[in-house]
Amino acid sequence: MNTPQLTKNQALVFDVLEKAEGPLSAYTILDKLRDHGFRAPLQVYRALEKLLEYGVVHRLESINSFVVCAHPDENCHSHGTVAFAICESCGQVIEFHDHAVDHQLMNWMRSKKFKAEKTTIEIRGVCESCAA
Amino acid sequence: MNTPQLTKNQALVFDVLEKAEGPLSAYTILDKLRDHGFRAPLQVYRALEKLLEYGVVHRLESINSFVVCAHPDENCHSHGTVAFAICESCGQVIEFHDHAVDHQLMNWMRSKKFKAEKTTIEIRGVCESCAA
DNA sequence: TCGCACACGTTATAGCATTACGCAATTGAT
DNA sequence: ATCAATTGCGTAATGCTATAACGTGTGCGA
Repeated sequence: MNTPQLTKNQALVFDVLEKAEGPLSAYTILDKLRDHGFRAPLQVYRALEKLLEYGVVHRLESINSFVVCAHPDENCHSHGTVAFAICESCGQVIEFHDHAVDHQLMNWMRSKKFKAEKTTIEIRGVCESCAA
Repeated sequence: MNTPQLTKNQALVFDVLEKAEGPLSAYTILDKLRDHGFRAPLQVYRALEKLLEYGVVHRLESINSFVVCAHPDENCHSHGTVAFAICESCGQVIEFHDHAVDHQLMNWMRSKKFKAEKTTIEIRGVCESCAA
């Protein structure tokens, strides 16, 4: 999926996420954009929907939040499954791709004839600097 | 974690989940238990909290639902990470444990010195019978 | 210029989860 | 036996997350 020119709202939402230290909820994004004329959740959700589609933003299912893709240039959709380590202390997210994990899950799916649409891998815990 | 005797509410919630074909949301459980005197979401959430703690129920983060553990007898907490394949067509959930995936994720965490508290692996897609 | 696709704005509503308060039952140490 | 601590329970209120349903404006190809 190529990333087309972002619309005004999409760009605003993307900017907020990009400048954030960590993942943000849709409503947090909304609050940060009130000064820019945002008034309703749907404005955020619609932008997020597209940004997710373009692969420039990821959704963290386990914390109902959104984060920019860690790969500014390339297309994340072509990297296989994305995995996240989420620090419950500082909120930082580490995005990573593990081909071996992908491969293993693929094997399982092949053996069960299960067709994956979307795979979620999220590790919640404590990052190195917070553990110290 | 040993599973102590369930309280009345815990047993009711567990029974509902056990008899269900697939995962249920907390509010669906609530509706199914109104005849048994349940009136408020908290009654369900409190029971679920304990059932999750005992490891006899799992939470599916990506669909905000709950499902009984596929291993009636043994303690699921000792199997390493639990993974789920969720069919978006029929709603059925396949629970599985893949040691190689676990191992691989463990390696990643060791390399990053990340301490995991809870790991979520959920594959949403279409199961074999629904794909036919 | 008509029709279509798309982004946008607004209101309302649906769905998921927790906070706060108080009471009752249980346990367990003294 | 008694008191204190813990745990479960009931209720009301609230907050957070997400979508439905409506209408408007704009750009663009047939």
